[in-house]
This record gives sequence, structure tokens and C-alpha cells, in this order.
Amino acid sequence: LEDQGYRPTNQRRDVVSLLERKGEGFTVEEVSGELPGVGRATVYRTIKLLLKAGVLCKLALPDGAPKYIMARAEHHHHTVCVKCGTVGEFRDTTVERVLRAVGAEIPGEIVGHRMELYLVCLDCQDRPEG
Amino acid sequence: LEDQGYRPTNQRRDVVSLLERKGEGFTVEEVSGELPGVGRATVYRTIKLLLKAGVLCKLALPDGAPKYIMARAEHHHHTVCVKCGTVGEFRDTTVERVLRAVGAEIPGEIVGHRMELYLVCLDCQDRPEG
DNA sequence: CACATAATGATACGATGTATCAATACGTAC
DNA sequence: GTACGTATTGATACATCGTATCATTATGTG
Repeated sequence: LEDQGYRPTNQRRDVVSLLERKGEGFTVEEVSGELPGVGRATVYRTIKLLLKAGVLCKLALPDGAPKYIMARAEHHHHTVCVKCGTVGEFRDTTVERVLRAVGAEIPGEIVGHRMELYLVCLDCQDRPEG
Repeated sequence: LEDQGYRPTNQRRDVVSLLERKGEGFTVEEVSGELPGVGRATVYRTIKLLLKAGVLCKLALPDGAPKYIMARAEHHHHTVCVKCGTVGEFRDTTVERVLRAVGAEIPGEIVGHRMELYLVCLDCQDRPEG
């Protein structure tokens, strides 16, 4: 899972297995809080390694703490519920094609993009108060 | 400019006029540093008010400090040069139409989105070293 | 087992942003 | 113009997110 030049230590195994169990959307402090045996700095370091390895995605939310999720498909985008903060994924090749077309009209070489959809998820629609 | 229930104080005028002069992409600390006469907290408060009023856009960059830019058109997206950090804007209705189509396939009510393109701007292409 | 090196964890620090609260500026009514 | 209630300010402290430092520990290799 991460033997690409890095040592598989107990702490890294702990972090990765916790992330696999959470999977959805989590903050680093949250993870660190659930791993008392692992130092905060190590959690941040491990998260950063996983980011560089492409195993994790970082979601820069408009307001609060950045969230992270496990990356599944090759390329995808994320949905964030503005009420409960639940993170989802979707993939649509139309988006990619449009972005390539848009990029052709913009000076400079496109090297990447980021897109997030904000929505009110079905659960939050069911309970409007709260 | 901001008389929608708020008092036009000298400090707010200072902040707004500085932002108008900068316009492009700036961080709050940067603005605060150039306004010694205005307290840091006030700069943050004013920025937040302008955000809520829709006058400013917040750009959550993947790495460093969030940047802000004055909002011009009704709806638009931003480009960020990954080398020099310069921020630009673009508008393309195709993107909006595709997003509406995508939203129809996703459970939940779409309430907004965010998109950023990462590129290497022409200036940075001209000087590859550095 | 011994050794070189990578990784850890405690701590401190920096950056971003918010809460508190006394002091001050603003708008309004006179 | 003066007085007054209220919004705003600024200094400070604090919370959060993330990184740097560095002595200590664990890891892989011979």
C-alpha cells in the first residue's frame, strides 16, 4: 500500500487502517484524536505522504477545516453537503471534455483543476430543522 | 459600496480602497500589513463582510494561504498559476450547463459549486528556471 | 548482532482566523 | 452642536491547521 521507498512502520499502518475504516471525509485532527498512540506530527506526515502518493485527496472547503478522503477512481470530483459536511464523489467525463475546451481558450498551460459541488443531501432535506 | 446596514467607517473605507487598488489576488495578512492604521481583526471582519455581501471571492488554494479577489461578473471561475500564484478569471456558460446536467444525476439539491483551473501562465513559461 | 538511516514524538513555532471586552467613533435626536 | 445609544474598533488572548527542530527510537541490511 505504501512501500514505494518508505518504511512500513507500525504508526503508518495504524493511520492507514483507520483511514480505510473511515473512508469518507475526515480531518487530520479527527484522525489524530482517534489515535492516541500516534503523535500528531506523524499523522500529518503520513497524510502528506499519502497525498503525494495519490492515495488521498484534499478537499479545501470554503469555511472550516480541510477534509481528506481516500481516492478511488483515477479522476473524479467531490460533492459536499453544506449542512452536514458529508463528502461524496462523482465522475463525469463531460466535465473533463468541457474543461479541455475551456483550457484551449485560456493563455497558459493547464496542469490541473479542482471542482466541488455543494448540495443539500437527501438526509438533510428530510430534516429541514436542525 | 457597502451601505447595506453597515456603517461606512474610515477603516472600512481604507480596506475597500486598498482592495480596489490591488484587485487581483491577495491574502488578508498582506492587506493588513499594508494598512498599519487598521487593526488586524478589523481587516478580517471587513473581509468577511465583503465576502457575505458577494463583493469578494475566497480562493481556497490547495497549499498555502487563502487568497481573495474582487468579484466582477455575476458568476465566474478562477485560474491560478501554480508557479507564481497569479490569479485570473474566466467565464464559460458551457461549464454551467454541464454542471446542471451532472447535478440532475446526483442525489440532493445542488446549491453551488466551486471550480479552479491550475495552469502555468505565459510569463512563467517564458522563464522555465526559477 | 551492529550499524546507518529513516521515522517518531514532544515541543515550539508560524499562519490563519475568531472571541472577548474596554475604548472609541458613528448616526440620530434633540 | 451636544448628548446618547449602538455599532465598530483594536489589543490581546485563544483556537485551529500545519511545519521545523531535534533527541530518541525503530527499521532494514550486512
